[in-house]
Amino acid sequence: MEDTRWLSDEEQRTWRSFLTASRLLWDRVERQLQQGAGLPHAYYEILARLSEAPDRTLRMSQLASTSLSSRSRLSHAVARLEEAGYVQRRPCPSDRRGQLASLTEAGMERLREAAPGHVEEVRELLFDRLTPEQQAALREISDVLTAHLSPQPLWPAAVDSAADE
Amino acid sequence: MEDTRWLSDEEQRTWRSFLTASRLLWDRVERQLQQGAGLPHAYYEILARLSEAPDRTLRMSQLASTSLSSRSRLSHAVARLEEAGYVQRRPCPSDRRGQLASLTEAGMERLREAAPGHVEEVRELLFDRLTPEQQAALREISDVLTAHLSPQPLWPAAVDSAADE
DNA sequence: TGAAACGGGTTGAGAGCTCAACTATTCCGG
DNA sequence: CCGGAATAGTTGAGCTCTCAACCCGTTTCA
Repeated sequence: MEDTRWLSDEEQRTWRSFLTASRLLWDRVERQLQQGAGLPHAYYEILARLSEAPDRTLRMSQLASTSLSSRSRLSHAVARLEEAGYVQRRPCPSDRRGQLASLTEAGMERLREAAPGHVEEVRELLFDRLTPEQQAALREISDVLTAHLSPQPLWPAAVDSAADE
Repeated sequence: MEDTRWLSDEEQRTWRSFLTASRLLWDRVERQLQQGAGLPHAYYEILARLSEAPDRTLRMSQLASTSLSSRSRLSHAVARLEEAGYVQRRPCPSDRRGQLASLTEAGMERLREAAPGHVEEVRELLFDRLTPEQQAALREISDVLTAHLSPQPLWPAAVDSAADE
């Protein structure tokens, strides 16, 4: 319990810098979506994941994991999105405990409207600032970190590319 | 508004990976602090910045910018921290609009208790996973991003996002 | 078959955050 | 000096998120 492995000065600076960058970046992305599309990023992500799913439909638990959400959070969020008419829930036929969530046409439309502004923001704040080498490095670093952080592979596509390290 | 510069597949994967890693990392850090010390990271950061300041005292606006917080958020947070006895506020003598926030001895103690667990978590989740080269790369990337995200070293009211585009 | 354990999902309370509105002070031009 | 703009900080409403408790269906195993 004793003998904390404190951070060196260099590590501190790295941590602070990372913290600052990711927090500021996050805030900007969040604000852009909120003001430009009236959606929190968490909601945007739910719509986006559904839009990519076969039949635009997913089990709640699947949706939770692909959208990096707790079950509880997802439940609240989907309730809101359903009120707004963007998502529809129905019981899962094969497992009566389950629920299927589907993106409605209105939800798809909302997503289409929101996407350009969001993508533009991400491009400006992230990709326009980094060299190709830095982008590759960031990708590798993120993959390494994710591998240890996530209990399972979260998003099905692109898992195959995380071979080496 | 037309001609959105969509992300390439490669860019998408990078963005998703970064998003995933930083979100998961963030959640873990937040949860560790909340459960291990009963403090949200935002509060921890406020205490930490105060502890480093001369006299353990800062103007509210200074504290807001160094702790990456909006004025409003800081105001709420400091109100809570003051109730808890960790921070004390008093009017600023040189500017009667201002407030000075100081870390109390109890607050310092709380920070001392919270720090080891927090640092350990950061080390395990971040530094233990990355090679020295990756750490250096992450630092550089973060610096580049931060430089563009915050107009100056760190200023509070400079949140107007209408700059580019 | 029945009881416990597990898994899927929801709910409500409590807490923090954002946004906009507001007070009070200071700065600045005329 | 006066009046308007800018600055410092607070407040409250509304919303999202977390946590723990809960319900119901499914699986396990004796």
